[in-house]
Amino acid sequence: MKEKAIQAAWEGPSQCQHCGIRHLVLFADLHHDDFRLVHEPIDELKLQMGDTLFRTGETGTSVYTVRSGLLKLVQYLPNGDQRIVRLLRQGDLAGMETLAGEPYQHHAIVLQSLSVCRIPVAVVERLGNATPRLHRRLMERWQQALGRADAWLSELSTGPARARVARLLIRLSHCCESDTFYLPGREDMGAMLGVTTETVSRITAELRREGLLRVFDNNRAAADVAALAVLAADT
Amino acid sequence: MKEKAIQAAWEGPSQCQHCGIRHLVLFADLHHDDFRLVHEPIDELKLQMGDTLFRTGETGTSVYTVRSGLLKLVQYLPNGDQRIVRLLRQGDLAGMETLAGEPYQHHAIVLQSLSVCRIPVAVVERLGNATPRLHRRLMERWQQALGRADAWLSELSTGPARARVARLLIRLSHCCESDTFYLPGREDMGAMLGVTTETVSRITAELRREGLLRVFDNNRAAADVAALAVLAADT
DNA sequence: CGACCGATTGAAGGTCGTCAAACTACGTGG
DNA sequence: CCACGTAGTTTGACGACCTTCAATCGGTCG
Repeated sequence: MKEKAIQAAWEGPSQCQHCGIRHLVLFADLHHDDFRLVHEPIDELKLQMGDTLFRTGETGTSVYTVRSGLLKLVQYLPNGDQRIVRLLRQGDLAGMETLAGEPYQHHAIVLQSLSVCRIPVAVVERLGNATPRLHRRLMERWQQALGRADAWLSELSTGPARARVARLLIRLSHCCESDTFYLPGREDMGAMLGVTTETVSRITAELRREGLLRVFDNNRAAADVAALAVLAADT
Repeated sequence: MKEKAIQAAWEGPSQCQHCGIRHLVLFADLHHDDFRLVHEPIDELKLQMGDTLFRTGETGTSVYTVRSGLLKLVQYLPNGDQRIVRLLRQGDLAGMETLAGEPYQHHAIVLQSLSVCRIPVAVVERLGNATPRLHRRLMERWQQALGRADAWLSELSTGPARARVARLLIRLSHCCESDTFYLPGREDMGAMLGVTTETVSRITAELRREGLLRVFDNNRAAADVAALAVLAADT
């Protein structure tokens, strides 16, 4: 359980069958027999804030299921600065592009200490050949990612900065079952919204003064979602 | 061959086997035997500018392969105005979400007179069960769509308006093999870039005066791509 | 304690959105 | 054939918003 440790799923297939979040993940509806086809080890990795899971252009052989924590997918522009195109949390799949035979299309960087299962592409392919159920799950995942990408564009990259920040905060607050949620650094928020750090800082500070947002020490915050929804509706 | 006519693929499977653009489409590497599994008719539809292929929220039973023409995928925001999240052209697949069992997530509206093949979901599923090759193609399609969505975000929704317009024009000019390319209406360009019609109009007019863009009558234009690339690099 | 990193705030200037008007192209009807 | 209405584009003026550059503040870590 130490930080940074890489722990193999020693018990092989059984590990996945008894996974605590299996209902959320790719293998949700596989049968007992299916797991016999998992020959390669499925390792569990733990990474901490700032670590990189994979980089743009790397050719991987694995896809990753997020067990806990938060991951940002970053794309770099020709001019050098970056844009965060998606956030991945529990149950999400990172690095799906390897399943399509492509190199990773983003940098995947840890925002909150992360626990992932590394699933070799070979396992997915073997299971996929055996059961159509996995393909169905995969399509759902892909569609989900696509839907989120589109929503990210239309919600977080459209309209005045205040509305964007409001929409981001609402989104973040819904991510977590707790009454507080993870509040990214201003620079990351800027990279998500397509605005500068200063603008984000000004707006969050403003919201705080207006009582719509309360910020705590460990990067966590609470928000008045109802009031933010009004701002979010602005153009 | 009349406009608006809906033509069935009377010859069934053979139609697809001898498709002129088969190397581009979903069925690219199916074998002769595979086509015996296509029981439902695959119709060819022709729509003209402004027509709607499907609408947000409709539950479809088909996916569409674009044979020719241009299609925009539009998402509406709570406040009412719209954002174009993708353009589909020859070889692209529209309405993939139905394969994942979801209703359509966008309005699909014709920009240039369109010819599509309507493929029932049942056909894809039956073929998919029979051959893993189709699943591979499908994953590639999905990944392609996802990659484009991300690029759309980071290229067309980031930086000053001049740079966005420049990037859009470069993109459009690469779409077509001809020396001229399709230039959308200013409102559509605005919806792609997340800026107002007026801003787009000002910038295109400006580029025209600077000689970087020449506009012809039938919504077509030619551009100085090299010069635009300089502008595109701006933040 | 001092260095450093991130957040915050200020001032100035540029970009872009808004409102409004003029212009063009096109199709309709007189 | 021309007048006219409509829809889309262009242009202008003005103001709000956002970026840029710079300084300050607060906290952490060496």
